[in-house]
Amino acid sequence: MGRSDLANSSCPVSRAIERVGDPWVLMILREAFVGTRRFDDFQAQTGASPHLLSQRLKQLCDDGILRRRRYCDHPPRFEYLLTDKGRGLWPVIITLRNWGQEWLGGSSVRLTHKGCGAVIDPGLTCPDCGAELSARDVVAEISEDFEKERKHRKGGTE
Amino acid sequence: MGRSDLANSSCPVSRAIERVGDPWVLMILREAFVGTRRFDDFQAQTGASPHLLSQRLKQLCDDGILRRRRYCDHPPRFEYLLTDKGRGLWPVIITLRNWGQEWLGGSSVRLTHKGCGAVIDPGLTCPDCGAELSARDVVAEISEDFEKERKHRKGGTE
DNA sequence: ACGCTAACTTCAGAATTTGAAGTCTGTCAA
DNA sequence: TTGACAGACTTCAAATTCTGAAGTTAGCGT
Repeated sequence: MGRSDLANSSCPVSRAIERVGDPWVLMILREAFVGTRRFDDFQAQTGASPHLLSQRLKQLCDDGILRRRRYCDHPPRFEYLLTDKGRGLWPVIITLRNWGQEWLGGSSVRLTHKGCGAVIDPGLTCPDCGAELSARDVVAEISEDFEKERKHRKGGTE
Repeated sequence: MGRSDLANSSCPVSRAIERVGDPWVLMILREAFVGTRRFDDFQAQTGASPHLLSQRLKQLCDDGILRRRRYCDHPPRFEYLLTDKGRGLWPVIITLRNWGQEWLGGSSVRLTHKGCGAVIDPGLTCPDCGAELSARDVVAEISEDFEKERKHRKGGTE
């Protein structure tokens, strides 16, 4: 396959991974959800070198996940804000948190639901019947295109 | 910070990213959830070079996310299976799927809940009141350690 | 004019990845 | 018993990417 083809894969997971499946991107997103907006703050909190950081921020803006906004004209100053598309990645960060907390120990991040005030540990649930979901409770049926892509690779000439 | 320190960060998200925040690891996990077990199949479906794949599989086994099992003595044959810890990453893959499907278009993966038979698109919900959750509905309160780690970096000498 | 902040860019050396080829163990068919 | 084949890797050189330090640009404040 080759990593650069992931973006055009028939699998939505692959397509997502191509955009955000990178440790630096994920760290940047974590920061963004905590309210970080400025270049130097991203740098300090993620530990990315400025070179790397500017590449990733550019890429995230190109992908429509962040938006670069000039918040001061003189001197020129910029900030990076999550778009709706970017905000849509919140569940990914939260599920990473859940897993990190459950399986890796160490200190934690406490989540409180504004709506009801409860301290929560949100998991995936069935929107139809409300049951908590895990890998074993769900059957995934992949698209025809994706099926073809996979078969092709089994004995393929690629 | 430096990427290799992420594993010891006070942030559960960082700790998780250190283990699974890599495109190849995520692709391998996607495959594992679809039932792939053998080296060559992982290779064909993820497109990773054998070198890279063997590194990542080793790392995933070391981290207790996969388990290498000999399924045939003569000739020696091995398979890679998800552990409980690995299965715990299912929500991460699913939330990536959700986002990929919602924001990147292309073909899809249909999920059916075995319990109630419904075709679903599972999201995060509050386990207390059942409401669907998004970034804006939840307040994150980080641990003291994590708070310290962040302050330290603001003006720090690091 | 000097120091300082924010937001970057540049660069060289180090590390990682890619892609192709090769290895090892053993099975099976002729 | 030779040859073809499968599974699970390893090796290697060339290309790419990352790290860490240093430098740049624009403009404010004193």
